[in-house]
Amino acid sequence: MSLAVEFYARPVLEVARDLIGCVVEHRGVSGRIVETEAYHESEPACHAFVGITARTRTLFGEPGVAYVCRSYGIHAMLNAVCEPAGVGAAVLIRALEPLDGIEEMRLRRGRVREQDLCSGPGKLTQALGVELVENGTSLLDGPVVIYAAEQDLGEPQVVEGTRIGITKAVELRWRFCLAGNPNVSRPWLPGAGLLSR
DNA sequence: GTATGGATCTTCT
DNA sequence: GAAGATCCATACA
Repeated sequence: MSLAVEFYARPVLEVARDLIGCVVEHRGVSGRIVETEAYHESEPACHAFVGITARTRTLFGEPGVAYVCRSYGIHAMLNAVCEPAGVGAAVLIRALEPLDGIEEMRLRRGRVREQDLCSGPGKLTQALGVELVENGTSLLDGPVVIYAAEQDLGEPQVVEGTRIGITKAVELRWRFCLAGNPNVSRPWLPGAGLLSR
């Protein structure tokens, strides 16, 4: 079952936390989400902070839509648009644990350890084959789909920490990852607290 | 194992 | 014209 619109039309921090353990799939290649970050128009690290532009239009649109943007000229990054339409907010998918299509991921990513196939926002889009053309497509029935966690993991331990690779609002602890999972882009920072959901 | 710089492109000023 | 939510190869210790 793909996640419903109502799942995304909630406060972005809740969605970011609840997406941990869910599954992203693109053309038969899939992985379990083990790391996310929340972005909201109210803080300057978010692209939506500047308001609605040609680039950020997707962020202010319907929830449950993919926002794909390019970073440092090379890498694509996959976000899930959240909160009701008109609010600029999204969850950045930062890392996956490979599930299906691992051979295809290897072809795209080259010779790396399995746990490094999707251990970063640019890496996972490359492994899944997600590109800028997927920007604005639905995560419910589009080329990129997010499914609810197949099994109830029984309150997986989610670790909270500060976001990575940004220069503004660095103090916000809006990053979430699965405790102890080797596929995360980086282990959580010292002082990060544990969350239970 | 850690540190550094280059690649490369969309968007906004 | 510059900045940016990154990754990787290469150079050292």
